[in-house]
Order: sequence, then C-alpha cells, then structure tokens
Amino acid sequence: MTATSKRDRILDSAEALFAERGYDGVTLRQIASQAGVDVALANYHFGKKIALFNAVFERRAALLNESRLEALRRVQESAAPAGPTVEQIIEAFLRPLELTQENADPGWRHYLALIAYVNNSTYWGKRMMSKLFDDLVQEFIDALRQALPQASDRDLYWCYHNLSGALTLTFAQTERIDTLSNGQCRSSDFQAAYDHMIPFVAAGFRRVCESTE
Amino acid sequence: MTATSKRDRILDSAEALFAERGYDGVTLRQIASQAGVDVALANYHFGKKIALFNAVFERRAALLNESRLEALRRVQESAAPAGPTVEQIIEAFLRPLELTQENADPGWRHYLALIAYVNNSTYWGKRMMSKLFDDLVQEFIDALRQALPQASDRDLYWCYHNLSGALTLTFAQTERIDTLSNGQCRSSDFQAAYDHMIPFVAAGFRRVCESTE
DNA sequence: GGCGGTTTTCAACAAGCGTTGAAACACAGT
DNA sequence: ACTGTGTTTCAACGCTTGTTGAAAACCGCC
Repeated sequence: MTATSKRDRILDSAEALFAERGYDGVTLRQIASQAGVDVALANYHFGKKIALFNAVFERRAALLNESRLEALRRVQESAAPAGPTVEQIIEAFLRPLELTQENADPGWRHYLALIAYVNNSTYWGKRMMSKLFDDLVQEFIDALRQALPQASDRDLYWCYHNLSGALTLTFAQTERIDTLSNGQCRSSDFQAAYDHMIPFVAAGFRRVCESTE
Repeated sequence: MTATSKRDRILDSAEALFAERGYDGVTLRQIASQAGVDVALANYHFGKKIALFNAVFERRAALLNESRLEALRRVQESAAPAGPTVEQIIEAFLRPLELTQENADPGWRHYLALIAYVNNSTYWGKRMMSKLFDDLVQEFIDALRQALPQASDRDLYWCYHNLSGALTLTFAQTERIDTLSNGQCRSSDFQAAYDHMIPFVAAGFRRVCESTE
C-alpha cells in the first residue's frame, strides 16, 4: 500500500503536504511525523528542506514527460505523412495524466496539485518549471504550429497560456467547481475534466489561430 | 504615491508580500518592515495574522464585484430584449480587470495575484473564495445559460472551470509565458491576455455547449 | 560474534516566529 | 495647560523552526 523504505515515505508525505499547504506551510516535523520517522532523517537523506522540496518535484517529472511525449509521437505516426489535428495534440497533452484516477495511487494526484502550486506562483515557477518542462512544452507547441499554419507565434503562445491555465486549475483539485455546480461536477474526476477541456481548448485554438480576418 | 495612513501601508505591504510568497511565506516582521512601522502595529489594527490576511483579501472584493456586475448589466441592457452573446458576457467578466494596467496602481496587480493564490489552493480556496465571489459567478453563469439554451448544467460548469483556470493563471502573472515565447508575450500585458482569452473562451463554450450531437 | 558502513534516533542549538502588556506619543477639545 | 482617546513603539514572552553532531541501532560479511 504505502512505500516501505523510510526515504520513500518521507518523499510521499512531503509530496502530499507540500501540495496541500505549500513550501512554507509545512514543517519538517509534520513531514517526519506523517512518515513515521525522526525529523533528522529528512536531513540525512536530502539535506536542507529546499532540497527535499526539489527532490519531490523532480521525482515524477521524467516519467510524466515521457508518457506525454510518447502519446504525441503516437498521434504523429498515426497521422503521417500529414500532421495530427489540434484535437489529437491536445489529447496527447492531457490524457496521459489520466493514470491518476480516483482509485489509483494518490501520490500522482498530490504531485499534480504540487505542479499547480508551483506553476501558479511567480516565485516558485521561475525557479522550477522551465528546467523540467520547457522542452516538452515547446515540442507540443511546435506540433500545434504545424497544425495551425496561419497562426502567429504570439497567438499560439497566448492560446497555450489559456490551455495551461485550465489544466493548472484542474491539477489543483480545489473542489471549487464542486461547490459552484452543487456537486454536478467533481474536481477529482479528471476524465470528465479532460472530456470537456479537449474540445473547449481545441475550439479556442482554432478560433484564435485560424481566423483569416 | 503610496498610501499615507500607516494602517493602509500595512495592508498594501501585506497584499504585495502575501501575493508573492503566500500566507506562510511572509512574516509580520517583513510586512511591518516594508510598511515602515513597528511589528506590533499590525496586531493593534487587525488582530492576529490570519485576520490581516482576511482584511487584505476582502478589501477590494466588493469594488471588483461591483464593476463586473455593472459591466454585465450594461451588456444585458444593450442587448435587450434578447440576451447578450457569449462573447459579450465573457467580455463583461474580464474587461473590468483592465483597470489594472501596467502603469496604474500596483496594488490591484498584487490583489489579482493574491486571488490567483487563493483560488488555486484547496486549503485557502475553500475558506475564502465562495463567501466573496460565488454570488457574482452564479450571476454570470445564469447569463451564459441563457445565451446557450441547449447547454446542460454540467457542460456549463466545466466550461466555466476552464475559463476560471485561464483567468487565474493570468492573474498570477508568473512570467512563464514570457519565457516560453521568448518575450513575444508578456504576462503583465492584461489587455493582450484578454484580447486572446475572450474569443478563445467564447469558442470553447460554443463548441461544448452548442453541439447538438 | 565482532566489524564496517549505512541508516536512524536522540538531544540540543541558535534564530526567528506571532503575540502581548505597558509605556510613549499625537493631538483633539476644553 | 490638562485630560482623554486613539496610535505607535518598545521590550520581552514562550514556542516552534531548520539544522546539527554524536550516539544508537541495524545488517550483511568475514
């Protein structure tokens, strides 16, 4: 069920707590306590608190990037020699994150909330997002540029900004949509979120980047 | 230039610092120091730290809600007896926030970043968003429901979720789009953000909520 | 069954935190 | 000039924080 090694248990607890309360909202003692270890053990394995934060953030990044890139390659091959459609590209950007469904390993859900926390913050975003995710994002924007040959770069990037915002709020799982919709939508339901986000975002890209006027 | 009363200077400093580093990332001593007052003064005016946070968050909420609601009423009247279009409703939701342009009072920019911080966090969002903003949001969703008579509530709320996400990331002003686009887009340029967001989001609503299949 | 290296805990440190009560100040009305 | 009231500072409190060095426990290996 939970990880056996104490080192991993520290990472798991830190992931969950940092995602919920942010870097400064969590103490090493809380993390250690939830992991069932002494507070000094975090220091032994990771050094300073900030290094633990980085370790948590980096742990799942490569795997996430790989599965997204693989999904992109797959639609690119299936559409060859033409390029994939906007819908296919957005789908490849989002669907790999569906592994993180409600029943599955909660670690991934905490991790996505942590990405939301970092991406939505100027302070943390500048320090941590680019290094790990820029290459992948540019790859997807390249694909979109090909699918929308009339688009200016400026339009393309602003559209990506809108996509990134919608996705970030989904990652955050704030349950705000649950309240607003009186329970008709649940922010834990990633599949429903993506089902609505893909046509929504694809239509937005087309409208902004295909108009000839 | 800056507020004269020490009480207001505390609010301004707290607003700027909370927006950048979050509630737990800021100490009362930092706030007092930036405001040029003694640390005990914050306690005299606002009580506990959390009460100061609430005071900052509530200070501009009413004004923001009023100007958004006024913009909605205006397009509703101009379109009577029919309802306004999706584009007009989204426009009324976003444009009032353009007061906060680059040259103007930086306080509003900090405040929007603070809204982004709160809205993107489960912990803070649950405590602070609904009370201040739910009535207004429901009013806009009602208007959208009228403009999109075929839409199910579920689709409508998921579309609003996407709008809210794009807007939240804009509020955050993370400068991530600046980096990705190599300076072609600037997250401080709210007008450009809204110019792209309005058609993008309107097209998304239409695609998801107008399709008859 | 003692040895060497890794892992884990223990105990304590200095620094910084939010908060508070009392003292000092500002300044109106009389 | 004095008083009363609302501001502001001063000085300190008890507590928690991240971090550390040394001791203890664990464990495969000879």
